Amino acid sequence: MSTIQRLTGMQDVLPDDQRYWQLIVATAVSLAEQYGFQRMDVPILEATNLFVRGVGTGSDFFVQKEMYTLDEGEDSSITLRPEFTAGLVRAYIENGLSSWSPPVKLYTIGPIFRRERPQAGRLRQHSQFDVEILGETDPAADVEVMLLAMNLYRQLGYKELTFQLNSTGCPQCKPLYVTALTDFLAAHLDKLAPVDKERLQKNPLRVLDSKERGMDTLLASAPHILDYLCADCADHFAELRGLLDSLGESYTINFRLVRGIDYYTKTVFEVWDKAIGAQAALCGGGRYDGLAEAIGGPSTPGVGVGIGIERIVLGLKAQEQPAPAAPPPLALIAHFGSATKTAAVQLLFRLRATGLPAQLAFARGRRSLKSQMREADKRGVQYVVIVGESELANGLVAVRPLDGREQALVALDEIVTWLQTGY
RNA sequence: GCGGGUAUAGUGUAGUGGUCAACAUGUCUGGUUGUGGCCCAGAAGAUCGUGGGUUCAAAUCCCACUACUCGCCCCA
Repeated sequence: MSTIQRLTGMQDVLPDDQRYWQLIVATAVSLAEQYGFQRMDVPILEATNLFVRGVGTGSDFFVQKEMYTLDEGEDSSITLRPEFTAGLVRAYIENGLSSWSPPVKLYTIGPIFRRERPQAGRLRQHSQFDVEILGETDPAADVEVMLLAMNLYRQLGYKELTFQLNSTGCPQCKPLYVTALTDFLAAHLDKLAPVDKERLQKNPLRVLDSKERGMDTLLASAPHILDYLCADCADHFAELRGLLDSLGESYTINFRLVRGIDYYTKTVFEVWDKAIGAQAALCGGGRYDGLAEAIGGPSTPGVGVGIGIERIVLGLKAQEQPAPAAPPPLALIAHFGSATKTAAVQLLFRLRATGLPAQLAFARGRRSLKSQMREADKRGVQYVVIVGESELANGLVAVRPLDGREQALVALDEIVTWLQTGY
């Protein structure tokens, strides 16, 4: 019989890696709370229509059929969330958070599902730390979200990251740019690869993303979106840049930065780490002032970022940053099988009740003390509490420190304070 | 969806036609009667991914499948 194994693109996070995860999540949560964000969790499953209307059928999630969608009869199609923002905005509307005094600052952490071909840094299930500010158009809100991401990376020890910034305009000005870009590309149709010709038809902005040969030189002379922004978008972008400059934050204006989700307006950005392989994007985000309306709610501006946790783990490993070690248990209780087991187990829970991290050396039958001592060494404990028959008869246990100090006989009544103080 | 690579004990590897498949590490047990780390000794653990083919003989050659992995596309 063949053994059942992990599904393609799925990952088990083993105890060693959990150390990284705990560090990342703890850092992210404390930063978010410090910045005034509140946690809100939303379901992993949502109505498919949420993503149809929110993320848009022009997105790769739909075009490349990347979503895990389950059809449950005629009226019911449900989808494993491929991103966080749509669900959070849905919950914001549904629970009436739009009546809260804006801005509403939310964060969440959880799994995201996309049916792609897995490779280094790309999984079909990955986790994101996601941050959103709803109800606010101020570019300072954009800055908050960006710096939360950047400062998270900094606190985790990252030094060299590239911060890519662009504006994608709004429904007023974006179409003008799309027309200009289309005209430009149409004039150079002979230089376009088949893939890009197809993109030109479906979603001209996508051509900017092209990695086809020769496109770099051609696109260098293509029209820039920043020249086509309407007054509002241009002001917003200028103010955003001014704020970033005033904070001494460096960033690269990348007019070819296009995001795969339809809802973005104005600000778009990504942070890249070249050390983790081909999948360099550590996080991506932007402004989505039309999303709430698109999914049937009141017009609500918003800005947010999705931060990939697995890629941070990859980055920390690439930088050879060791994961913080788990604190070892203070004491291991050794005993000699059934004769002393009851006393050993009672002692175990008495120690735990006082908050001491104690472990029991399991022993069916009479397990040698040597092997229990070896176990203690492997677990890295400071003390071995030896529950022996003769001592027990006198209400005593032996406590052996593993750092070379001498072994002591301690009364059962005093063992807690002994372990707490070390004598 | 399209390409490349890989598949041998828990883990990491060696082994390119020929006795009971090797090494490291990990695990377990011992090294005098109830005391760790180092060291020493021993043990357990692999139908060599699956199925087929070639051959007297296959982990080794061929084919298919599957899985994993890396890359393209795109993204976190």
